[in-house]
Amino acid sequence: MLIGELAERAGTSTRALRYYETHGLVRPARSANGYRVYDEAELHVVREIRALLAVGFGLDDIRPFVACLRAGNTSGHVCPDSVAVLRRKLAEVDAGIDRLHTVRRELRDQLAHAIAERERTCLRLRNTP
Amino acid sequence: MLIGELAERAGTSTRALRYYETHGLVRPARSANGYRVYDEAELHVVREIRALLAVGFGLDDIRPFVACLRAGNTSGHVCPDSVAVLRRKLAEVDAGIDRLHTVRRELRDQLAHAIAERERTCLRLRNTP
DNA sequence: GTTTGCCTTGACGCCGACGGCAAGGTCTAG
DNA sequence: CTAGACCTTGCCGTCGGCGTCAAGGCAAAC
Repeated sequence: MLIGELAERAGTSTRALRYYETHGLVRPARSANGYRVYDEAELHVVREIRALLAVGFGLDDIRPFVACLRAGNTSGHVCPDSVAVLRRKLAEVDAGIDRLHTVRRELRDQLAHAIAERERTCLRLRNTP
Repeated sequence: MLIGELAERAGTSTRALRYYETHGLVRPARSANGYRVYDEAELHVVREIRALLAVGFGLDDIRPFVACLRAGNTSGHVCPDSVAVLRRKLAEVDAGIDRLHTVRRELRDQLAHAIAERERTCLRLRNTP
């Protein structure tokens, strides 16, 4: 399988695949003419990468998952390093949710206050001769 | 008040203040020697900018608030444009919270599944003669 | 006079995951 | 033979809010 086919089957671009390669996540063989050649296993690897990226992982976070897959596991999640990353990310997401809730409260208050202020101003204008 | 003093009083850097200026958010006068000169009102403006940035606004989102302050209002939130931005941001934050909750569920499931899988493997290893 | 400490503009660096383009090699079909 | 559809490496651009020099001007203290 050449890079174009892999890109299409994995739902990404050739540019992205080369990028993953420069970051050590994908390791294609090379044919005689220098073309990158991928086997079916790489398809799973790339899909794993894409899925984790979509969830908000960075490439560095993803590396353990790829290593886990390469080690022969059906899932890239079952290795200790992967689990550690999952835990960390879960904590980060929790922190993010908390932060957004705080921001949300703040925005709600500011909005309510602003609207109340506007109505006060309107009343004043109406009551002014 | 020169730029250094304003930066310190507003809790930011001179670089940031010049940056805000290039983006039309702050408009200092100039003294004879070319130095930027700010009045007290600009301190409130810069504090408003900082507060909104901290909440996750972009400079473009902040512009209406600054205009509102300049229009003579005590708060930068009370003008229609500001309120519109507040509403939009609130919606964005809600969307962000939903997204993070989805991600959180996904991570929890993956983590639980991975740990269960590991324990199954351990049991198999123990039961294998 | 000179040191110190402000100030000025200008321009590059950063982070991350690529997009896009250039210049060229390779393979296949007509 | 040639067109066109692949592939290669390499390098700049993107987005945002600045940080960090660099090179120089202005002002007050010693």
